[in-house]
Amino acid sequence: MVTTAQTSFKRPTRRNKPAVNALPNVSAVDQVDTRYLQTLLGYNARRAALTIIEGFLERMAEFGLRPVDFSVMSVIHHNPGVTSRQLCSALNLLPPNLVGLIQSLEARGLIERHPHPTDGRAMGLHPTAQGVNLMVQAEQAAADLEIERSARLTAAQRKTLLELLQKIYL
Amino acid sequence: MVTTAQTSFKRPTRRNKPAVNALPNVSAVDQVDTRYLQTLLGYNARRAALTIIEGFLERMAEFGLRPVDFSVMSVIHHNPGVTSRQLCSALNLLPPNLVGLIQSLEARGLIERHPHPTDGRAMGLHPTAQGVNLMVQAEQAAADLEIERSARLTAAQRKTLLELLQKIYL
DNA sequence: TATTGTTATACTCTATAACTATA
DNA sequence: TATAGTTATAGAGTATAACAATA
Repeated sequence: MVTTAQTSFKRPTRRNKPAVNALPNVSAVDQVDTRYLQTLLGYNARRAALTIIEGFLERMAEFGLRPVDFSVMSVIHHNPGVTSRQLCSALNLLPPNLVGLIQSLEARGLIERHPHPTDGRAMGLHPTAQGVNLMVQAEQAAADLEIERSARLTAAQRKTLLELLQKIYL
Repeated sequence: MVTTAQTSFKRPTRRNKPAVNALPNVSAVDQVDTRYLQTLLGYNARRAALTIIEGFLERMAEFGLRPVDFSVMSVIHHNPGVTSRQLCSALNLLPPNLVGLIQSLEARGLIERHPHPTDGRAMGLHPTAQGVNLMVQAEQAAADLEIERSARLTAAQRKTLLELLQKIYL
């Protein structure tokens, strides 16, 4: 017989597949080469975003704000009276996923919903004094985190990075 | 009492809070201002990543590869014999979430699992000829997509963007 | 004792269809 | 008829704990 001592795992018949990859079954990898993936914008943008958000989660825990909460509160903070629909468009969220979030922020006393002045279907979202106070602190913390996170970038590089990223999604 | 006629919605007692935001209940927003969020790396990186991945999903559907499948197959393609543990470290994945993915790729005949030459606990992951063929096509499609997606960037800008993103997460 | 791969499972996030009230 | 907000729900993605086999 051709085959020799085998484990319970299927071992490829090395002699019958000499073509492309010689010895595919015994090679090992000491250091993983990810250089190809590093040439792709999507891979790098995703890895960078997840790294930044990881730190953001920790820092914003004291304010009880996830990234999406922070984004929504920030837009309401800077756009009092904005509607849910406008929030969805601006932040690329889906309406059903915003409902519970808004209810939660309202229950925490961070925002209030008032009838829209001209559209009876819509509700204007307004930050409360407590919400404004929270966001002033949270946005300061976010600014501090930005500086830490981009410690390996110069101010000019950081500005360039923001501009280039916006060219991608705006 | 201080409070006056109220609707069923809690209306702020305007007379008692003349301080910061006058008339918070009747203002409307015509255009949403997201300039503050646009100063944050995390926000921009996440928005850019999601935009790129959206196009990636469509383009890779013909190969049956989600982004994570593509990443895993690409690393196996360029690192035959890599282990699951190495994949997790390189791509920041969790072992339990890789199991089903690997099984799926193996069931599709794109990879084969062979005993590791030196570590009896580990399994070396190798691309099959079919897997190599698929990834040659998929990586070409990804390269094409890169060019389209970065149409608004010069080649130098694209290179700069990759380098700056890697400074964030590497 | 530590690590690889695995199972089970829970939790979060995201997406779709359908309904109401109003424009 | 179209839109804003909502409900219910399904699906995908991500997380932790615990186990067997091996280092």
